[in-house]
Amino acid sequence: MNVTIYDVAREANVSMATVSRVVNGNPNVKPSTRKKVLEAIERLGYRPNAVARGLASKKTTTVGVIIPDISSIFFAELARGIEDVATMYKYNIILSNSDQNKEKELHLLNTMLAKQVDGIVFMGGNITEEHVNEFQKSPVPIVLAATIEPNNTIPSVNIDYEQAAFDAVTYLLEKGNKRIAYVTGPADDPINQKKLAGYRRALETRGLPYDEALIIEGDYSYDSGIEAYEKMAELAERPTAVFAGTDEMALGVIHSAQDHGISIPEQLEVVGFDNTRLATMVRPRLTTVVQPMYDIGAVAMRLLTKYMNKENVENHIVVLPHRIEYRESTK
Amino acid sequence: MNVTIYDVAREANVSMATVSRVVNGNPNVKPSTRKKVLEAIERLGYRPNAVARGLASKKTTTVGVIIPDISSIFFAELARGIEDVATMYKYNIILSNSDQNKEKELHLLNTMLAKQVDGIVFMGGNITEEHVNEFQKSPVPIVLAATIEPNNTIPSVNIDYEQAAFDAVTYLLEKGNKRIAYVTGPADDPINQKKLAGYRRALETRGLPYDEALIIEGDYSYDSGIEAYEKMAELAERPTAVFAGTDEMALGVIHSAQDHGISIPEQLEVVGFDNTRLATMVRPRLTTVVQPMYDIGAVAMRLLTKYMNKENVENHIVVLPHRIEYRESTK
DNA sequence: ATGAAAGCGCTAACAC
DNA sequence: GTGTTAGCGCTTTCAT
Repeated sequence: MNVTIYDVAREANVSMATVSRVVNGNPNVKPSTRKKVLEAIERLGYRPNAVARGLASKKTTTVGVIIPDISSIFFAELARGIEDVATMYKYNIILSNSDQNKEKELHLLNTMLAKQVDGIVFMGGNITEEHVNEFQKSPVPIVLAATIEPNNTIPSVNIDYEQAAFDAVTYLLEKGNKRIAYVTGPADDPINQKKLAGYRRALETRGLPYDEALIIEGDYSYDSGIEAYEKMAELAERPTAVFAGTDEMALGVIHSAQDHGISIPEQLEVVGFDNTRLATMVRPRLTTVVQPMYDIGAVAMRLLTKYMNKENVENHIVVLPHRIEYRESTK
Repeated sequence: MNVTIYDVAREANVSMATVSRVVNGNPNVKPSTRKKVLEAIERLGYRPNAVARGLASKKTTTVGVIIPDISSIFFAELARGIEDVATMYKYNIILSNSDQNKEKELHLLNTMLAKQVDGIVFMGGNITEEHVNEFQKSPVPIVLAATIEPNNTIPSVNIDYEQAAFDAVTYLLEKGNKRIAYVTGPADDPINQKKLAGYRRALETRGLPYDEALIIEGDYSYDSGIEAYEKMAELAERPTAVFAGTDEMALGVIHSAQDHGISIPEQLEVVGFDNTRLATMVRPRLTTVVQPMYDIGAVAMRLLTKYMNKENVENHIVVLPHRIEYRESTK
């Protein structure tokens, strides 16, 4: 049997209530009795049972984190931001992978609510109406991180993907490129749709035609970047530049192009997206759109703490700034 | 107020015990009453409170995971293995970053025990006596993953780092290399000491001298790999091969060498360690020692479930096999 | 400043 | 097969 608050109370000759007060830092305790209690705690090696506390207080100081895949360099960085801020506010994190699978996502949501988390940070791909329904039914606050919900009814933290893509493509356009390929992630992810919209707008702004042959869909992986270049190489009119939806795909494109004897950036300029650590681990180093993953996670968690404290929040939809980091994969 | 087991009992005209039985799949319930209860649950939207359950049953179906840094490509992969197996056995995971900081590690251990986790997977660097003491005091089982405790008193899952390093260096030796640099991670991590021992044994076996100038300490990062090569380049007698303690440092070495006009593998052969996804994201692709990160995590978690179930475990120290993946960074 | 006592929502004997 | 009844270890009024 473990030592309980009751044991401490007896050892210190006070009531459980008093022990509870000193443990919780309640100031209404005479210093001398506080000392007595602290000594008893020390002597007995008492460690408060957070589960009992959670049941009584209806707060667990635990938040749920639903993430597509923690082994992804992108999400891992987000998770770090979330965890750091959680720690800062004395929360722990229950972390689960969803693989962007809707059933898993909804199941995890329920599991976490059953575990009485005080709030949830959700990262996913396609947010359906069913998702939104469940989110709204939740008894605890939920915030989306790097995840878009089209109607903006759920608090979220993102960058402006459309504008970011626009900026990246415009940069390539300014360098004189007329045929720019877009290597995108899965088309069903709203984020990729936004990026595509930005790509199109950039072309339109310059009065250039939109050519579907230049849109190549990958799955975010390095290998799909490799394949993407293979497809480009077969085009009658080859692109002179490519905008990739993620750094990893951009690396695949670069290496595949180099394997074909193409020199970067002379014959092909490449811009990535995210500015993961990969971006500086290639030669030439990758010009890329900076998406502040860590910050998105950190801000999302910070926002969640405000909801959990029932603080007033002015802006439920936060959009963080992005920028382009210029390196040697572009001229 | 949320709906409780008591509400369901009333709604279904049964006792709480019966509701508890159907919720927990106890077979001692007449099918007709089971149905009645299930309907009541459905009607009321009842969701069992895991905290109350945890308090009553003394089991939380939650395990703690203490990890140095989830944003590291290496540990993130381990974490995925842990989480997948945890999910398989219906456990959730409380995940926290320690940054290999002893105080944080010990603090997290206590926090998790306070939260009544059913077990803990610990990943860290230097395991001190104090660590071992705390581990042994723990009321719940603990297993180490990719983490060495010199006396093997705590259950753990690893590969044979000494032998793996030996194999890698021997391979380089067999190719005729006489001067092989070793780019190591921090020397205070026992794992790096094991690798160093393997490096030395390989040299000794061939009767080659051990030259301290060839041991270059990095911090696991790409940049430290870059710097490591800079140092090598200044050596009077330059190495013809390098064995790097991690893939990321190996990439740094390769790129730095290439930036100096050295061609890989003709003028410098490079072997990495871990076989992270980075290994195939360089040109030339990296020959590396395969450390099965995912499996280490998965096996560690599996082992933990056995301890949690009080099953008999024959082997508390598990050593997974390693091998070398041959690619183009070696001749 | 301190204590008494009633829960929090559930499980687990034990009885019937 | 089902119900009764203690707890599990803590927080939180409410008194004093």
